[in-house]
Amino acid sequence: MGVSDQKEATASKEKPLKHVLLAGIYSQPRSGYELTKWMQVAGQHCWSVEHSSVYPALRELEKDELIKSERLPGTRGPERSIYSITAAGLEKLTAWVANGSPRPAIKDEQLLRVLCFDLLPREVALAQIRSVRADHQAQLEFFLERQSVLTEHQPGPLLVTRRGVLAEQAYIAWCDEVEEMIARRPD
Amino acid sequence: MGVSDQKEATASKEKPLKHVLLAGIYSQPRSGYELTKWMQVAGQHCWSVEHSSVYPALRELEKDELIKSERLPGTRGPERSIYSITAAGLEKLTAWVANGSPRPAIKDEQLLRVLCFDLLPREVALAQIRSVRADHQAQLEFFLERQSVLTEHQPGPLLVTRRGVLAEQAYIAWCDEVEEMIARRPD
DNA sequence: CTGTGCATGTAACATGTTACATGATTCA
DNA sequence: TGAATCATGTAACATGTTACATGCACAG
Repeated sequence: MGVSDQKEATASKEKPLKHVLLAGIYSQPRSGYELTKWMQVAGQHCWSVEHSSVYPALRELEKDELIKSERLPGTRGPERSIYSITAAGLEKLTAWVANGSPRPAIKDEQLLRVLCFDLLPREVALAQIRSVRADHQAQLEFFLERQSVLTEHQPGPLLVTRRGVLAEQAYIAWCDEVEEMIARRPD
Repeated sequence: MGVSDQKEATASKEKPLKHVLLAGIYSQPRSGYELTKWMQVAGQHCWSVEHSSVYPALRELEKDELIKSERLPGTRGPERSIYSITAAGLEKLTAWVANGSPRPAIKDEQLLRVLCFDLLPREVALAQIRSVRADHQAQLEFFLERQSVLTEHQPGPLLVTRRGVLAEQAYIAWCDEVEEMIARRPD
């Protein structure tokens, strides 16, 4: 009993990245390269790391037999390892999914800049917030395009995309409020 | 030429935390303890670190003469150092505020869980998303309360709080979409 | 007189980035 | 033939967390 108990006790505090990778592999077998792209594009608003963190994590997951790999020649490019989830991995992923998450961590420097906007001439502040707005507008359009090709048959990807849409719309609405308030302020 | 050029070249890539602290001190002179609280409460959706990162950063800022400290007896509690921003610090902060920010980094495990919700029995998934919604509802109420005591005379804090309100409302709206879609799905 | 909040600090550890390194394939 | 993309990997570094450590002051 002792051994397996210990394993289950430590299971919950495992690195989030490993679970993210498990989720990515579960949703579709992928290579390390593809997983990196997936995180940076589709999962942009979920979790994203550089490839240098991905490959070691994959090797650990494989060592623990939560995933298995298959060498395949690249369609265009060199050979790569395609990972797929094992029964043990699926079990672990399910247990993780069943747990609640802490509130998402946010690191948004732009908010701090807005907090200090009275340091800037009005025109500079206005230009900045408009540029930020444009950036989020572009991101919104990306999510809207993804949304349009998804159906309720893929509820997971659809809901993740919906989150992107709603989040970007909220950010844009906030930018508009910021712009309005700056415009009203005496210079 | 060489020396000051180098200093200005490296200036832009300084640690974000230092700028966050400068912003916090600029908005109001504070102690390390108060800055930590400020980040975790008011700045919850901006930038937040533990106190163990704050004190060393403050000492570096003081060493660079961007802030200065004053020892004061605590109103109730031990003596503390109250930091205020210097002219050099204000200059640096202004330069930072004038720059644009990269898009905010988000680490939201919950999205990945929803991506894999088909692994869970419907009731478990429903319970989870409702609990997440309640958490964000509570956070929304916190921001709404802050908003109600702020006026346009403090545009900075007001806009930061507005961001909190809009962000939480968007998250709650998303939770509702998730709940709806799960409820519709065959079990 | 004990717990809670105020207040500061250090050290070991975890996690992730940047930069360095390599090499294949495809397209212009 | 040179740039772009695919594909994987390592090592040094940056940043932040957890845990450990200390001590005052006030309330119950």
